[in-house]
Amino acid sequence: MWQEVHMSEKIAIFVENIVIMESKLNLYNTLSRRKEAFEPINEGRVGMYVCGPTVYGDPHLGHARPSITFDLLFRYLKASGYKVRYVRNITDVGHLEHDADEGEDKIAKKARLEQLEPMEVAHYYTERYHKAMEQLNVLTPSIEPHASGHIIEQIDFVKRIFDAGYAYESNGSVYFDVEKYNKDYHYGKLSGRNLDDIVANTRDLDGQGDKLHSYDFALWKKASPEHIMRWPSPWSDGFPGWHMECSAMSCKYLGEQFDIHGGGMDLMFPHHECEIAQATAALGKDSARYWVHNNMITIDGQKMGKSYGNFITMEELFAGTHAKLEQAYSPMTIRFFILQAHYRSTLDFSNAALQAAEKGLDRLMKGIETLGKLKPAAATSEGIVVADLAKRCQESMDDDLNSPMVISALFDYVRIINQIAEGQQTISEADLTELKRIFTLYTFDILGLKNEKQEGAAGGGDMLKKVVDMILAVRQDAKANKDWATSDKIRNELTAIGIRVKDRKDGVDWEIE
RNA sequence: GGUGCUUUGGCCGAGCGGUUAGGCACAGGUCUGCAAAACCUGCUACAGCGGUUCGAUUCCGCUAGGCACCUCCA
Repeated sequence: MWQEVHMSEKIAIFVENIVIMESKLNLYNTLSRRKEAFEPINEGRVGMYVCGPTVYGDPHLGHARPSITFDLLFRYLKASGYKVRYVRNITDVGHLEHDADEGEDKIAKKARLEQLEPMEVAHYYTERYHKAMEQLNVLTPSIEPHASGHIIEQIDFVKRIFDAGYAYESNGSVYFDVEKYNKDYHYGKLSGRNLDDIVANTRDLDGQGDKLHSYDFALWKKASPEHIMRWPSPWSDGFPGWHMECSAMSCKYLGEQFDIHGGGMDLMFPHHECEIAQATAALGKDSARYWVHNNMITIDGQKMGKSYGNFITMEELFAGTHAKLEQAYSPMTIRFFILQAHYRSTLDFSNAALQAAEKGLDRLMKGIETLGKLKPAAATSEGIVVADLAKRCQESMDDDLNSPMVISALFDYVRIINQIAEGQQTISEADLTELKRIFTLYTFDILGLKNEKQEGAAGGGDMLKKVVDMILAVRQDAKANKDWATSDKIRNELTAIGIRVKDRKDGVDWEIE
């Protein structure tokens, strides 16, 4: 019953016991644009900050990529024996519609339209996001701070930048002085830009208003009279600039310097660039050592986005209700689909690709079910090198989280498992135990997959199992009497209600479709 | 226009200076009362043109196509 360990027990197991290896993790660092050996600042501990969602709309397919990518990293670090503090924020304040003064806080705007309190809207969508994450089997971060709960810290952070001389006040708002900063440091080091390029290519927008330069960004914004979400500050009643929360909250919970900062590639500029500038201006040093960015999910080759009108929400995905969807796709199908591609590659959504992922995942889960039923039949294994699987999986994960390669290795061993089940190979007891351990570790603990069908069947209760077994016993009798008509009738009717019957040499097996 | 990425077999999608990714689909076979499942076998690709090299899909250059960011965005 090794597959049926409850999640809480599993976490305890792999945190305490399954320290799988000495990790030789290499991570691609956007700062250096190369893979670097990962070494934490404090031995045995990792601090990781990932930009979370803005909770003004339903979670969509795009949210799945970073949450699963960094869930994979979180899980792998833990499995490697690190104590990880994973901070993922909830942005419930501060993002502007435009970079212009007239920009309206998105959450406030939506609230007005729906006649709700801003916090009511934020809370509603936060719950929706959490539900989607749970369905995708994404672990809860260690801390999930809300921007609205850290206004004091953000004001304090602005003060530090101000005191360091890299900010200026203008008409109640505070802006970051990019030009001054760039004289002492390099604004653009993460995204590979120089200020000259930025100057040459920044359009002057209308309503630039109080800023000295178009490329300066807001640290604190004075609220217009109709603005609902507002807090007092030394400069004005207003709200923090939209890069500020990540700087302030990562600093608060992970310290002035921490190990990993993650997020989507689209946040690289300007968001992460500005974060680096803010932290460096305030603290005089880089905040995060490894900047990790996941690539985008595209639809028909184009990025998903509100402005493109092609985004698919999680709910639509799981229910199959979007016009682009030929069918519903389960959360694990989505997760598997995402893990089958490397996190730094773009991944193009299509029904054909999702359907292939669904079948592939099914094959993997069936293989694991078969593994659970295998019996050791020999003192030695014939040509099965279980250690080779562990090595391949670990080396793949160490190589910048190459989950596709891990899955590929697992599939190779699914074939071997099936061959053993067919009596074409034998496996020793020790190897079988080890094989189960590795499959559990990588499939469930690290890749974070679940056997949805098995869990669904378990939900049906023992009653279902007993009834089906009873009916199939009747069918076995019919078969023994060569009463094929009765036998086929039972099978067909079970198939019609979604139960697939599989005759085997030594009996009968069944599963819920 | 600036910056960066990318182009792999019917489809998705890894990878690498010379040895099989994997999945899906497809074809043939084994097994089976039939079917399903499973297994076996087949399908060998790296946009084009040059260059470096004993040898390039893998490195370099050019050409063509695609994408992302530069504006809220995962």
